[in-house]
Amino acid sequence: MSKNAISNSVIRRLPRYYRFLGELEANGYVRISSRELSEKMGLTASQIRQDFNCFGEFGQQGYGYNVTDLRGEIGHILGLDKLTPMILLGAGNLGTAIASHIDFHNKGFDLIGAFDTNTDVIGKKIGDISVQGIDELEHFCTDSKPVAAILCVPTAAAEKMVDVLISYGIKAFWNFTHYDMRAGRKGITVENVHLGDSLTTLSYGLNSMEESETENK
Amino acid sequence: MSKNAISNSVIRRLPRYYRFLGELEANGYVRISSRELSEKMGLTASQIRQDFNCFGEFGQQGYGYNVTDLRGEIGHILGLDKLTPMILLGAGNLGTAIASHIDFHNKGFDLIGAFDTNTDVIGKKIGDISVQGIDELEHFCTDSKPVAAILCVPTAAAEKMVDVLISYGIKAFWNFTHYDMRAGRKGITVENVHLGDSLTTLSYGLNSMEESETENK
DNA sequence: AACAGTTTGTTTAATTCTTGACAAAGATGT
DNA sequence: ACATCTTTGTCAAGAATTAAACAAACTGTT
Repeated sequence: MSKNAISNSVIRRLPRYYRFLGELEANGYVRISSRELSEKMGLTASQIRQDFNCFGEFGQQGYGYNVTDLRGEIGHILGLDKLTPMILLGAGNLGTAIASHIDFHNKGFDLIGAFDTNTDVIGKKIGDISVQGIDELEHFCTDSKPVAAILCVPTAAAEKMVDVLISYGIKAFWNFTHYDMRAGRKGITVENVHLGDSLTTLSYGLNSMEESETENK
Repeated sequence: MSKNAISNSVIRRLPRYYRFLGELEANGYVRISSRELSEKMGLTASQIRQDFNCFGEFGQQGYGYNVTDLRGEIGHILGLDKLTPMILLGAGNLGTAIASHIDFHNKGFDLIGAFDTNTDVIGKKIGDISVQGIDELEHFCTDSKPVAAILCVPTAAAEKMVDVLISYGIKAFWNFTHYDMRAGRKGITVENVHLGDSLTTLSYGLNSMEESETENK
């Protein structure tokens, strides 16, 4: 690799940097120092400088960082300056909500199709795409070559589907099922959402707080 | 505190342990060793033993861990053996989908109310609760004392709402807005979901893979 | 009941991540 | 043009996390 591999911890912070820089830009900020950004984001200035430095020297001493330039650089690193074609598998409650709620174009994706087995939802419109039957999936993939997929199907269905999808050319999975998907294969990338785990973590937070309050009384 | 504080890294793994143990139990496993669990979960056995040991000695040498007991212990640590009353703020696409998709009772919560400002959705049924107008919120909180809230309202509304909700007795926030909420105040716990950041991370994964493939060719 | 085989809990070592420190570079004001 | 102030990039120290190693405890079998 041309650069030292970027650590996972840094990568997980990048989308948040990008988001904050977008807000700063929208609020008319032209420049920002690591110290000022650190205060807004609740990080140390040192960490911010070190994070940015993984990818090159974006700042200027005595001045700070140009907000628009820096945002552009991070956007580029995140692959947000292209649109990867994406499909939705499972157009139930959750799938539909995700598809209509997310601003795909600003996250580097273009939602071009949606599929389901349930005849009740086939034909339904989500934004400007309409839900197709699962038997049209192969033909659609051959034609339109989607590279990413959102998994909003039942867990068991997801497990069975993954291999097929990979054979159709899907390389990136945004997985909302309970199936704990691991990238495993080379050239495949996975982002597990696990909303249930997130809510469970909230339960822990609430619970541990209460305990420590009782103890501290 | 009675125990050394549990590190964040451990806490973030607990829900996943709980989930895997549930699957093992459902598949008839009575006992499991750290080695076997490590293979299933893609962790090291050492890490698993160390994680479990933060909370006490749950295993038995030469035998391993009793699946049901261990799951129960972790469930207790996570606060899953009680039901915290919870409300939904914002019953649009996403809010409705979350509310109907999540198995609240198995995550330690009980969804008892839903609120929105939009007259189009007021009165709509989500499972067995019906959406109420936001002006009924205060009265409802006084009466029913919810402790947790799901934020599925627009970002700007969320920022304004938080203080009010805290004054109504809400202590835990499951936040789906773009507002980057920090617990800040004592006795308040927050879980930010940030679906957008998750999708952005997927974009990075896809992008960085492609680059390294090109370089390695 | 004795022995071989497992597996935990725990200690120690290695690695990774975060923070603090500071020289060098440039900005700003006089 | 000069001096002062700011702020980066980077290095090194410190903290936290993960992995390896191993004695002690228990299982299961003969």
